[in-house]
Amino acid sequence: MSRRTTGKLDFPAPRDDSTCTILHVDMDAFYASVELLSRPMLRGKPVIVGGSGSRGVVLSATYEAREFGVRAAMSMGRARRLCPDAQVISPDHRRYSRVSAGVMEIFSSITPNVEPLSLDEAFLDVSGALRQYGSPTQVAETLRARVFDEQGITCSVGGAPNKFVAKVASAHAKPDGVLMIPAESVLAFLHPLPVGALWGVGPRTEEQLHSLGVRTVADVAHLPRPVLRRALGPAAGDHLADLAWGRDQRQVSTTTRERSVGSEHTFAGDVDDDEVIHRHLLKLSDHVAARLRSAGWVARTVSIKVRFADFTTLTRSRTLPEATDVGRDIYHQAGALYDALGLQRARLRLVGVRAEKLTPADAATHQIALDEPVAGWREAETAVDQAAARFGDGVVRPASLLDIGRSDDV
DNA sequence: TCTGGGGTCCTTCAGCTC
DNA sequence: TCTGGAGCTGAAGGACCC
Repeated sequence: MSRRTTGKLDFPAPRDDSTCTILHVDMDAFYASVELLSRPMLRGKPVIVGGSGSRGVVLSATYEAREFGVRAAMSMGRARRLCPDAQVISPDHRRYSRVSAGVMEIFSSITPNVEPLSLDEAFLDVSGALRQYGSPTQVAETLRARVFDEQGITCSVGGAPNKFVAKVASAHAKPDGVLMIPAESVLAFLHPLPVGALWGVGPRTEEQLHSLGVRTVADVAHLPRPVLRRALGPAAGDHLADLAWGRDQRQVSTTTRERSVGSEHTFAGDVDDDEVIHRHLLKLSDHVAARLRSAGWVARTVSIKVRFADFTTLTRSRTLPEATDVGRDIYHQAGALYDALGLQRARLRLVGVRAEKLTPADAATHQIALDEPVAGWREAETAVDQAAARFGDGVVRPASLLDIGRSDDV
């Protein structure tokens, strides 16, 4: 495997990288790379990791598959058409979590200032690690070598004075490379890039900016700020203007707090049966509640999401008088919110349940009702958690969900 | 082209209180 | 007592990210 020590040839390695103390590390084709660890015979071949169902999407693809135009988030049907010879593998999230934990441990051994963004990427503030490891480039090479030696996968590293530029740099270092953008080179690096390179510019905003004649980051930088604020709103306008000048004040944060926990399900075929939908709401509510209990949170707001066959989406939410981590409570609200929609056998492709306004369970107050049983749903569900931890998920479930494994539509 | 599942953040609007 | 405006909060929806 080739190990490049500099970034793209069109942006040469800097002589002085001392200002590049923020690193963004991104695993190369992470899920696919992990799958190849146990399937070495597939190395060098197009491999797609993604859902096998009729409505699945691509989670990750090897660079050989990407040469055919396969991209993450593309529908599996389209990916198969573009690359009919690709090997398709169903995702194994537990395995990815294990490898990810090993990678994050390597990062933490180099600096305590690690901010994981997802399973396969993280920001590192290495300003305190330079004395031991040398320059930021040397830190980057040390961690890349260790990830490869200890986990068997490659990663790319971007280094810069701030998070945004480091992230853009790592994308340009891919695959298996390093790109450092010191402070004096930030504008020369950013300004020729298309507006879509800016954090927060997706397809909609890109279209909006194009309509203003704005195509590159330099165009954004030179657009009067009031124009940008009017077009995109004050928050997004200011945000983009700052990024376009390479300004990003966000620190690498080792403590990120979750704001919501949710679960959703896309049916294999559209569903118009209220009973089936209610059973899914119950299953999703139980799943969300189990995750709340496992993380030690309780939630005050329950929201549901309903997506129709034509892809239009509704959300409804309700705030409870008291926070909960009990599946029955969440389902009670989710079911009521769904019923209140008054859908007359509308065809749905997705339902989801989300718990919001989280607070630590041990800090939550609980008003005991006069008629409250000594041992209620919470105790029953905690017992289910313990059984699941010992014998596996789904070993105990509501009678109404007993046939859940046999059919997608419950 | 035909769109998963997990999230966050922002904007808009309505209702409420002062 | 009525009314308009400011400020706050909750709900809903949209856009975005990985």
